[in-house]
Amino acid sequence: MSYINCTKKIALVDCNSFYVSCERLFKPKILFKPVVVLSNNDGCVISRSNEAKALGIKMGEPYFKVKELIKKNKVNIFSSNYALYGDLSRRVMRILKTFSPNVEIYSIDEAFIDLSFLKEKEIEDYGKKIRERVLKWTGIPTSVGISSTKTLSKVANHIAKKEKAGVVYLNKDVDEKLKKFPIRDVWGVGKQLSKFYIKNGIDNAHKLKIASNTWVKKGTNVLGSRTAMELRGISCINLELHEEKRKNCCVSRSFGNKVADLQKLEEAVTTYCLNAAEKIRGDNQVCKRLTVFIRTSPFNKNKKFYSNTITIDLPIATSNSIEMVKKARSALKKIYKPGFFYQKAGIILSNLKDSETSEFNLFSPVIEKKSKKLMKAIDYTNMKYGRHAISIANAGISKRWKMRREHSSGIDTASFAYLPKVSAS
DNA sequence: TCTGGGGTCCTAGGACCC
DNA sequence: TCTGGGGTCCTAGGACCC
Repeated sequence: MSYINCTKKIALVDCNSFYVSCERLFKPKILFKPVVVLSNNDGCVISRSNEAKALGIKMGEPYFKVKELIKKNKVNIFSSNYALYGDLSRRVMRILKTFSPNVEIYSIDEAFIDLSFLKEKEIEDYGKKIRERVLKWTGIPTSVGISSTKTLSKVANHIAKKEKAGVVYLNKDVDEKLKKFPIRDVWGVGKQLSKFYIKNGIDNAHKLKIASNTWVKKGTNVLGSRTAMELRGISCINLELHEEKRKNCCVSRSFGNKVADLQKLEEAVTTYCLNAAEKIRGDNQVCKRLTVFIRTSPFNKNKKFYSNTITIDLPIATSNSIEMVKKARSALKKIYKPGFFYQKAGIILSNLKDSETSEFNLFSPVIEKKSKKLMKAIDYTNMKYGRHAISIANAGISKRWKMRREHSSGIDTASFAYLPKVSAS
């Protein structure tokens, strides 16, 4: 088989410091200032502007550890606002789809685009056009990496970001570039794999490229060898062009303050369960299995750690909030232990199926029909009048356990007043 | 005092079957 | 005393991603 005549061209478009860029849209004053966005509960730093990176603030670092540094350097802080980021993400993706019929939305801030239809000499300019259009129409800056496989386009994108080059087309001097590319930064090589590779003398991407395939496969797994193949320019990871429905649905949160009593945990688990049920109904799915988990903080060495999880198989696949909440609460009671200060709880719905194809409820078809109507009404009302306009009493009213968000910009792109102005010229 | 959340895939090992 | 062998399916846990 020849790979020469069917060389693919794949672009990876990645938004620069995406969450920070989203917040900046509404506060142009902070455009060249250091900015960070914090995770839920204002726990960790999850997005940094270049200026913040230059200060030495690391990705994923706990906020309290860099609080002083942030204060001293007047870094702008935001609590994360996923409604806003999701909305802007959809706008960016819509624009990317104007450049190729084959786009894989890989995450909230990046997409792979098949550009194989382009001629060699057109590629760099096309990449530039993509950046320009996204920036002009949304205000979000991006980096574009282009190469013959997904893994190589990831490398190209990485280089584009690092060199602030905008667009990098990786098609020549590939080996030289790979020699300078740390193994840890290769897509698919995480903490454990890079440890293993470095132990065996493979500390950059090029060394993995020239390693024996049987050795790689033996020492890792099929994914490891796929990565090595892709570095050689042999495409093994296809673009996923059709959005698959999710197979699991998890809703979990850390608490703003530690929670000790069962009732508050019940409120939290009920709320998460309602959210999760709404999510799968939105995808026309039902679940057959439900997992509840609770845990204390793994970081507090002075207090005893407790973590437990319980999984329940439902007799009939369902998306009925009320049924699910009942199960979740009785499950929680089985794993709850008094005397601990819980830091996090969550719910996982699994064995998800399309509601149409799922088995018919033989025992109570009438009730099932009725409950579907009820759920629809609830979802509609909540959509129209705001989340949890209708809830159930068990979810609690005061919600003192809920998370901290002290630095929220409060921007909601669903409200018209906040829409960014863009020039159409 | 304070450490995110939501996914996917792979593998080893157990249960079960003939 | 000697205690098969091969297959499938499922699950928990680990590794990875953003």
